[in-house]
Amino acid sequence: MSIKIPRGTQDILPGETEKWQYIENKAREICGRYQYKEIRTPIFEHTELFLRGVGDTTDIVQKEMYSFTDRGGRDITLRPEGTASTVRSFVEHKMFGLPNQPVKLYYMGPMFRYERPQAGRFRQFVQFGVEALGSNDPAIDAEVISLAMSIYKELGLKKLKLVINSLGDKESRKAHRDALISHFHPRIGEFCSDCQSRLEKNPMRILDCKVDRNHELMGTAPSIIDYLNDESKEYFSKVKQYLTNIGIEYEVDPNLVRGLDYYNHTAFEIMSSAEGFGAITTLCGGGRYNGLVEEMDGPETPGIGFAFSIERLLSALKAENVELPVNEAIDIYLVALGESAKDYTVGLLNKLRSAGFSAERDYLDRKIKAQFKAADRYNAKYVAVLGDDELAENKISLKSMADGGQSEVPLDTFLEKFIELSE
RNA sequence: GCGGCUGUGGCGAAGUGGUUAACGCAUCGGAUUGUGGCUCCGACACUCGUGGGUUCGAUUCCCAUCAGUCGCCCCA
Repeated sequence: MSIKIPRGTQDILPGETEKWQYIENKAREICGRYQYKEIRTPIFEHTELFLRGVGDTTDIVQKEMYSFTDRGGRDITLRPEGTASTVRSFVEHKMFGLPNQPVKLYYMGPMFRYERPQAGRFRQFVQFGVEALGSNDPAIDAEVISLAMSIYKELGLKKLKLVINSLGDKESRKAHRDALISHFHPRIGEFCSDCQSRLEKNPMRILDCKVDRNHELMGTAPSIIDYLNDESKEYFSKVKQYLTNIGIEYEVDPNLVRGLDYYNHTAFEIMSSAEGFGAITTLCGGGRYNGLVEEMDGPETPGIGFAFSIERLLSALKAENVELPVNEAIDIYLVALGESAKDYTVGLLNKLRSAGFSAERDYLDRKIKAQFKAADRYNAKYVAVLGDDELAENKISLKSMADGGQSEVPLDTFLEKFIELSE
């Protein structure tokens, strides 16, 4: 049997790659407006980076990493997300010392997680993400959220929902955690096994459980909102105020708990409410991670970021029937008949392309009818026909495929005429 | 890691335990000795996902496996 693509990966073929390029360009363009600069980090890192940066209680680390030992005996992991690498690089290159602060970075590239493939979930997928390091201003939280929303909106998505929450600072989280444990502990036996193990490791995640969502203790569980200290409350209300100021609608969901250990204060998700998008509705996830830089042996530095997958973005576009403006029409198709005409076409084609036109010809020795059909498939604006007749009279026939009009042009001035025509 | 559904030509999709595997689209050729989008005619499956089993015989039945797909967990 022939070799096939590894599970959970996909080839992106012509027809699709144009859409990817369009999205990538749009994301880059918007990052330019917001003054985020691209960072490119390796696709693999020392496993230790993710153990520390992502958190060893997370699903990502516990069961989803593509890890291996290299020939030098190093523990290596294909990156499952982008924040840890970005922070590593920030520390390693001492970006905390750069004159322009906060340091605003974006990245785009493949991530790897060993999971069972499903709608919107792959083993290799492409994330676009942003990190703003060095500012504790709630305005930067709003900026980051606004950046994500801008990309989606400018690509044409409409059915979006922004959900935000605050996980508070360390002190607030601790108080809330204690309250959760004493709330669930007496009756934890009534919950699923996952929740039972979550009780000690990360009780907040119990609130997120789909299995036990209707348990009576869920409704009465202490909400993080009630445990935010004054500082955290003030921070959260500023973020909300700024979002309102710039016209971004949001919904506060006290149960929104992001999966990665490093989050605090602002947490957010952008979801698609489009029909037929599937069970996974999250397009984009992000939040604040003050403390992560120190965890990576850097100086105390606040940070916030988000990441989204381009695969999910594409399926959201599909679910909303948004067609990206990818133009596939070519300028001219050369139809050649006979040996000497074909020979001449080689040079003419080259001249047209050098002049900046997208041009194509037949390479399969097809009949004239088939060549026209091909021109039609290429969505050619013009077809130039060169046969023995034309060659003998030193001219070429130029046909407009839109209206069918055809005229004859002297061969030696054809390029000039065509340039004129195209202006 | 667990569960449901699916796996036939480039694509979509019928079908039967028995030597020629429908059809549609696309492609190529012809009708129209040099002109597309319409029409008509013709051509187009040396692995019916892979391996094994049952059988005189399997694409069709059984098992396994791989893959896709959807869902659970979790996430982007």
